Amino acid sequence: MSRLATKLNVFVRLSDDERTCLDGLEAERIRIRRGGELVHEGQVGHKAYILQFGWACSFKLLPDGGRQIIRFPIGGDLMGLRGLLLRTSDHSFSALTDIVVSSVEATRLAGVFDQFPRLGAAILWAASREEAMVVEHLVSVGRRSAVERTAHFFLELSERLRLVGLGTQEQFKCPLNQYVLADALGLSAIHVNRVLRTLRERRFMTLRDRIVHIHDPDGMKMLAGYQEIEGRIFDTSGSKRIRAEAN
Amino acid sequence: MSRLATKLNVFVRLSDDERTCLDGLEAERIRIRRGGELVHEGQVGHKAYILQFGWACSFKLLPDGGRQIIRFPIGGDLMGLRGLLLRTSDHSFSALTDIVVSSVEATRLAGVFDQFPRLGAAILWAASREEAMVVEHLVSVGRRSAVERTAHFFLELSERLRLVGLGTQEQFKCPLNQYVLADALGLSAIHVNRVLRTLRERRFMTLRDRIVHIHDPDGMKMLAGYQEIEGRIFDTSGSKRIRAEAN
DNA sequence: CGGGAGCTTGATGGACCTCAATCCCTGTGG
DNA sequence: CCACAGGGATTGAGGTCCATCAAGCTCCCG
Repeated sequence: MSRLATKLNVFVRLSDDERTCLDGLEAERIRIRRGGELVHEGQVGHKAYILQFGWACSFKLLPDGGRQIIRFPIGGDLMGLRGLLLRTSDHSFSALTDIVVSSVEATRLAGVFDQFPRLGAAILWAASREEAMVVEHLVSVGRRSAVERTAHFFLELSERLRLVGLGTQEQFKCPLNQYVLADALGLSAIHVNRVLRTLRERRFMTLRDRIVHIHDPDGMKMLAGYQEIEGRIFDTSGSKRIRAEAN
Repeated sequence: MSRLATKLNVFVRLSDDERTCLDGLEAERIRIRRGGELVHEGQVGHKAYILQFGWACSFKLLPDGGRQIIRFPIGGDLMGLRGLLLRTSDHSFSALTDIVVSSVEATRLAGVFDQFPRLGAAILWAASREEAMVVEHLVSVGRRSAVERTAHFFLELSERLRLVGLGTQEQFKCPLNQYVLADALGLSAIHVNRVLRTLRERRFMTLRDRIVHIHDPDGMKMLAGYQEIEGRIFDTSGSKRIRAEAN
């Protein structure tokens, strides 16, 4: 089963037809070298991509040369769905390692929607999940301190990687350097360095030689106010109200 | 034609059947008082809402009592689509003014997807548009200074309101107080005050008595690095590369 | 051996936060 | 009519978090 099918299968049990349809989408494979760009802002390519192997990032550039990284797609993630629907991509994609992607053309995707409506819903679901992560990212950058934010980031990353079998909660490969992290976390690279140091000194986690070790997951979750992705998605245990003050 | 239909009609020319189907979705109307909550985080209601009149906000609360506002839905906007797909809502909705909403149940929406696949695509499109705004919001909070960020926020707001006929580029009603703005912009309310003062002193814009006057739209766009929504959505004029340095 | 990418540390300054106080306006109750 | 309270805006003083500048380090690779 293709990567995307595996992912969507969690949402709706796919029929054989639906599955082959998805497999067809991922047939063509392209290799891109580390540092290469798939899409850049403003490009009018009617294509989306499914990341098969490697790490990428999506980001926006600012007039002053600054950059904000939005997301780090990993295996099985969709890239550039929005660029497809909105005619013109509103952000760029770049390969952080050598990667393999399959490209999906707009027309074909539209065909899928017509033929298999349920796949449309499933893709919407996947997109929603990814939007939820962007929202969490926004919360981090807006309201968490640098240390909390960084801790939160690595916890989420660890869980995402674990879910696709690329690591455990305690340890995983992570090819992100401090400059890339800085652009993701809304910090300077220098401050990322200091933050990583305090996380190390406080025995929460270590990032060394492209490998993350999380020594104290529970402590870090406490520190970061982290809520599991699975909990965010499937929890039906009811509401734990905190307090909501409406102005 | 219903508000949602009007909105989606921009994306695909809707058939009469599709239109009546959408109108049906919006039949039931509920009034909610200023300060009321529609959904709160963790709630398991299988409902989404379409905002008909008034202002709302979606936000997430943090353990320390902080709050990050994600978005300010206005007339015609969908609210809580994600909560519907993901079983449990990952953020809260609250009414900033008295509002009128129509509620949409999960089952009915699923029915729409089956019956009118193209509507599924259209709703996906609308959701994408809104995600693009969240992304822009993330960029603001991560990489723009307080003044740029605030300017950007009001420019985007002005354009959104103009597109649904609730104001002009130069002037519009805006019931957001400085505390609410602070939680949206990731600043303290006090600093929002100072930022508004400098925007006033530099003759860019004024917020007084719930009314925003933008005195110098072009200057403000320059300041904020603002790119039009319509440009973000429909521009097919080609790419204006800036420069992309991949790490 | 030189160069480059990436990591590390120190010093300094600025952007923004926090605390505290004052003021204005509006609504409410006497 | 006034007194009062409460939401909101405004301003000042002081401190903190993080950015910026500058330098040196390690490692890898040519």
